[in-house]
Amino acid sequence: MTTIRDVARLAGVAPSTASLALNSRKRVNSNTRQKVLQAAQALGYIPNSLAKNLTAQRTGIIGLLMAEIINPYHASLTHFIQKELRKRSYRMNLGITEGEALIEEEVLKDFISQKVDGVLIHTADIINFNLSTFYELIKRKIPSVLIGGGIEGVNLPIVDVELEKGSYLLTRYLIQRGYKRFLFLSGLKAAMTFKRRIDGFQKAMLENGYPVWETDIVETHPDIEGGYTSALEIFSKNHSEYDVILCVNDYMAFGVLRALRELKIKVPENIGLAGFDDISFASVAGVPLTTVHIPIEGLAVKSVELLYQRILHKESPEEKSLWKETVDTQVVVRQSTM
Amino acid sequence: MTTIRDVARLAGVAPSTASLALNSRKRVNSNTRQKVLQAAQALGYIPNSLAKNLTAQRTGIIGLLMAEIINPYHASLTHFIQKELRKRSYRMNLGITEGEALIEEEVLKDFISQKVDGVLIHTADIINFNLSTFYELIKRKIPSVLIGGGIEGVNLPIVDVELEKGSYLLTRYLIQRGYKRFLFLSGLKAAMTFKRRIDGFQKAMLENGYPVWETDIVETHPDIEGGYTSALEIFSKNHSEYDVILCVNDYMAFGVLRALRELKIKVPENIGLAGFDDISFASVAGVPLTTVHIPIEGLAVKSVELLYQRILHKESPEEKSLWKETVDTQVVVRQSTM
DNA sequence: CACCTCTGTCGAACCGTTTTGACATTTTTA
DNA sequence: TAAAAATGTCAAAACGGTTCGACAGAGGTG
Repeated sequence: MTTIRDVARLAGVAPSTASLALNSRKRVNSNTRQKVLQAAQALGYIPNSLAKNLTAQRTGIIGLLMAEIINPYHASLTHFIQKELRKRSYRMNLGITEGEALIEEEVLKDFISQKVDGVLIHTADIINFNLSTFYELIKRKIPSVLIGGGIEGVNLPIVDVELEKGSYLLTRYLIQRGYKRFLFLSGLKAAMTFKRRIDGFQKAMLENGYPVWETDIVETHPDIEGGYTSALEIFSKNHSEYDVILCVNDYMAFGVLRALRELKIKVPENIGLAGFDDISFASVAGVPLTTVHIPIEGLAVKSVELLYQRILHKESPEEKSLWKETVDTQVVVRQSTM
Repeated sequence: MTTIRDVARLAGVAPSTASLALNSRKRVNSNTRQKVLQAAQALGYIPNSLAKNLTAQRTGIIGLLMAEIINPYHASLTHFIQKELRKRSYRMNLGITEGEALIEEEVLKDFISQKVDGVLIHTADIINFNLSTFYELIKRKIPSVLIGGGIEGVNLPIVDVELEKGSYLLTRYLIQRGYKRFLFLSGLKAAMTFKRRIDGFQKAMLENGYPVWETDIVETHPDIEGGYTSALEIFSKNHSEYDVILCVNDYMAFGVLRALRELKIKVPENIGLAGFDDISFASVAGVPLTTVHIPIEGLAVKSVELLYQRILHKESPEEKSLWKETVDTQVVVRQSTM
């Protein structure tokens, strides 16, 4: 539409001068600057970022790769990341991958092709994932940070969440609390984020001499629907002997809660229930949910900060010791296991 | 990094030929094409979208302006919109505005500057909003669609949600149900989306000879925290006489639910509670929530479809009758008002 | 007054792609 | 076999900005 040449023409100067006047405080007569600004105003000039970024070799955009967005944990994380990015005047380009490897690759390629200044990755991280696109990020020295979990074989800065530990501590608490028969409702076991939770769970169980049967760890969709249908199936049929359920995330726990209510199984009287993430709904649930708290805002802040540092020192690879941060998880005991 | 010139050089052809080989099925010797593709593969060539889009005059990106993302209603809507866009091979650029007018303007300007192919707007729409940026969209003929509510004075295609009607029907039901003293917990009254809910509420009240006092419509933050603190304040102090609470959205209702539980006020025995939106948590709440269902996926589908049509017929302004779609709301009665 | 140094402006080149029209070569047609 | 048509390749221009070096004129210095 209206380009900087139009502005220049109206102001009676050369395009290069107009550019100077609009962008830099460099030597340009204040009179001239006024004319240019007025012309720009009059024409409603909005510069073309594509052209601008093409020459500038920087876009001011950060790509955020999120496995999903419906789960409030992810929504919340996205929210805080956006907030932090805004503070540093970065814009966000969000790619939601639905945990699908193909989309994931596509999104990353897209980030590269769009010349984002940095990438934040909160992936579903299926094991045996095709890693080539990640290598592409490294090869091109695009500042990138993994959030909430590393990826085997990918050497990128990371802000990790202590998932195993959280799961371990939660399980230990539940054991101490006196529960005997555990059901662990998981998402895809091949997804690292769930596997780590399982690991913590198993470690605590074994340490305390509890058996872990293969059938006690059930794989289903890690959402309300998945929790609901699985719980319904398990607890209507076998008149199950479980006395506590661990859900791999809170979101799913809500579905379980519903199923149990429909089956007239009372929480916590008849059965205990615990989740993971401590989403905002956990504390306001009908039966407030025992869960593992993840400091989401802190995670967002650290991730953006780390990415920012990587962008600043793009060329000078600082010591790797600065490449890993960890945020702590914490068991929050509420009514659902009391 | 590696440009199409590098690819061309390696393949032993001109850049223009390389471009042809990579993008078009036009007349180019299959031998040559092979060479080019191999060269591209070998170099790990990823084209620069900035340059590409600059010449193509199209980006394949849709800007989505969302008032917020934490509320599951918004997260869910974002999810489905993303899904629909992907079907049509569009990418999404998400701007979250926190309901702040300044950010809203900034985000829209950014969309324009980045040359998005279209814009979807789910704004907070504060009354007396600065509309100039919206006019900018219209002036530049950027295909745009408003979602979930119009903006006074802005003439853009819209997929509307029948908020008044939903609120009206819900209120009528509650009146029939026998409730007498209504408390309406609202977000910012100046926000159109809430005002319309209030309107429906008041209409039903007046029609049935119920009084509506100014003090019965309380303005607070439309989130869990807001619902919690407001309810706590209102119901601990005055030993209130309200026998039903309407919340302007479900998200907030969860906070109210918590406050009531802490105050040992039982739902629905001592007081009724209703929300709006029918977020996925509503049906699985401790006390399943009576609410007004919004068909989110349908809303997303229609919005993207409408936008798509606008993009296709960018130049031929079809009859305005096609410019407005409406999705219906529906009262869902659950335990919280039984 | 001759010289130097700023100051302010401009034209040209560049960023990495696509597109267009010209051109050389090969194939088809009459 | 000459003319026409089709095929394949390329150089150059364009997209809309920014940056760089050149340069003219003003002001300052010895």
